[in-house]
Amino acid sequence: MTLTQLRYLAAIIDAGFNITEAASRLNATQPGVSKQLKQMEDELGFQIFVRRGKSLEGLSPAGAKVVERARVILSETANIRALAADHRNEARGELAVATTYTQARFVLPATLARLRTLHPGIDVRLNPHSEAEALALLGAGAVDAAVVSSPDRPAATGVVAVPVYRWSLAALAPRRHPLAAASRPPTLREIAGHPLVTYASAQRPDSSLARAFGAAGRAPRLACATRDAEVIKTCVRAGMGLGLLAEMAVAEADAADLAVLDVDGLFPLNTTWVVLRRGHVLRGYVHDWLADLVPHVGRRDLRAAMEGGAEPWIEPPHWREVRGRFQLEAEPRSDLHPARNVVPFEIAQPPVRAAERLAVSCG
Amino acid sequence: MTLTQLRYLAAIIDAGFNITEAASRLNATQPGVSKQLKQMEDELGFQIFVRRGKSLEGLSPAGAKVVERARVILSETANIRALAADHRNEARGELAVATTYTQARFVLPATLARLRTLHPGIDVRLNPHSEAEALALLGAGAVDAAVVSSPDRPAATGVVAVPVYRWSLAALAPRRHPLAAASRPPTLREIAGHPLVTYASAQRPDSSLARAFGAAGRAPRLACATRDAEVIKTCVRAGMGLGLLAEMAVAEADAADLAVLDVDGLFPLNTTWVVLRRGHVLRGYVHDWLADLVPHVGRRDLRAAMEGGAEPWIEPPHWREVRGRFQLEAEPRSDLHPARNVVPFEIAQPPVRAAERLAVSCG
DNA sequence: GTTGCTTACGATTTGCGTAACGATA
DNA sequence: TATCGTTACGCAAATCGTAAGCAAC
Repeated sequence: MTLTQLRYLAAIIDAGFNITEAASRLNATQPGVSKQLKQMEDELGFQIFVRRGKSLEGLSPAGAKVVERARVILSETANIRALAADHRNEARGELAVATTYTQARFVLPATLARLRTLHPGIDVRLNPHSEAEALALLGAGAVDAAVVSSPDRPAATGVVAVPVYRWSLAALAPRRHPLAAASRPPTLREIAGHPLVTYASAQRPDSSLARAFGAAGRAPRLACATRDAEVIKTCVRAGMGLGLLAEMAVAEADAADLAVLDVDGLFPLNTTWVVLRRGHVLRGYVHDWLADLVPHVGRRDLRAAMEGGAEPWIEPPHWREVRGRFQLEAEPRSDLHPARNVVPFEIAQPPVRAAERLAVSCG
Repeated sequence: MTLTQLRYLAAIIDAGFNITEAASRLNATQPGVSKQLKQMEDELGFQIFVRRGKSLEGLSPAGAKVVERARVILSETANIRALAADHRNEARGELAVATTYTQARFVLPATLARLRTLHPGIDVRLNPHSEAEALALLGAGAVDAAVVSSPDRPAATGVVAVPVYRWSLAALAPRRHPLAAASRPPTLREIAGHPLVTYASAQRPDSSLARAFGAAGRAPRLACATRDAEVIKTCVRAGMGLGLLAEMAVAEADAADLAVLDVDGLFPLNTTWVVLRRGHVLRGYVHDWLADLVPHVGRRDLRAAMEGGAEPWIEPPHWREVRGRFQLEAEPRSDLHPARNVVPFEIAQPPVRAAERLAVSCG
């Protein structure tokens, strides 16, 4: 058994059980990969893959167990290499972040730009995905961090989730929209009475928008649903309806021709998390980036959480409904952090709201 | 970086930073090992070892981190090999157990003999050590299991401790000893009034013997202290004093010329644990052995505990002093098993006392 | 016919052992 | 001088690429 064989094994699976594709990704030849696989199977004494004819169909039950271990090994070799690169102050490197469109477009560029100023040798890969895809990429070890938004801590195993900031939806309307002309902020019921333009993910029952309207007993009509905030703005300008989008996506320029309605407190806050793989060694520049992104979490605490065997320990702030308005609880719920597992969330310097943060990030 | 290099690296450390010694253990030549180490250090870009002249003195700080990862990798390769050997029904194998003299001599042979009847191809290595040494060997991955005794769960990280049985001390006296002639069982105070022959470990303040006499406000005189139960018996026969030794070490034949005093309840019970390395894959025959040794723990539960990331979950039975006598609590203490971490100890079929167990084991 | 895995063969590289060398105490 | 690690060299084995073969769709 060699590390090469294990690398090839993982590559074959990641290439969808296609040896030819795996070989090309590995910069190796197809017969070479094939032979190494055969050697490994001979040594182990059973087939790792289920075959149909000569093609690979999937993993055998025993093979799946082997692969599980192999991935740990490969992850640790990557860790050793990262440790080494850091120790010799290697200036070159890569930071791969999987995130959503909104973060990639409106939030992360500023902080990643600062990272590149500090470490010019670092190449940043920033790819937008759905939240689930981003977490899957993180789990597979394809990226160093995932930045996702959800009201609760992302449900994934073997990861550390760190809250970055909280944000809410903002409402954009054409200037001559009835709600824009009103003298007071709109209510949820009033908003639900107009066609809406918002994210496609709002159709999911656990989205903050669905929760808010659900609590108010209203089911609004979505005139247009998309993943792209710019498309939402364009549709609003075209008069398709009232736009509901992440407050981070609203720029000064938008206020020039659109009305920004006051919907503060109407919708539950979301939290944006940076999710890291526990046990995955991050290069020093990644820690520098994180120190910029989540200054409210100490570097030492973060390293401890990454290495520790305990449950993820950074407790999310929780929102709840109080008298028809959604509020953040001032303190983390005590039943969620038994003393042995959880270091209480640092609230001396809490995660800031997106609006405040953006002022810092983009200024 | 290759698996060979990592294996060599670990071997060098295990050989006390002596490349020559490591090479001989690895069945390799010294220049070969030396060269692989050099290659690895060249690839990483820094020295793993601190040198004095040419000799290795110890690990560099960065080297220590590398080794930590390397050990995980080596452990996982061993796991893959174990999985494979099991999957192809490999009949040959080895079971290495580190334990104490008493267990190795009086308790484990019966169950290990049954294992060998079931799996004749298995070689058993059974070496007596101190409790600390046994746990150290387990932690280093040198043995599959450690069998140790202590009133509380062994304090070690990354292990699963399973209670096997509870036992107490027995008292042996020459037939004409004053306490042997008494018509009623002796008290602690009476025992403390005579010279004792017992284990050297009884001198430690946390030993069950020291605790019992401490609670009674007595400090007995040890006429002879040894690790070997047979030596204790011989000293008792020689009239050196009253023998206190593990009840498992008392055989029928001893009752022929020595008096076995009734000391039931005078000394706190010890629990014998089988300690396993979490994440370490055990061959099927080891599970068979464990099923025989700890029939009160389900095979599936054990496998889950070995793989799971949670804290060791098998709660020890606790003893406490009640009205001058030591008793077992009927139930595990509720404050010790928060629901998320601990599967309650199965008391439908509780661990039996040593005396009962021996009847089964040796019969 | 196209896709995809296996086998065969030869060039290159790598690993490993023997032997000589060097440094330390 | 003995111990221990490094360097040098040569043989044997493994690796990898090219090319041919073969099965499935």
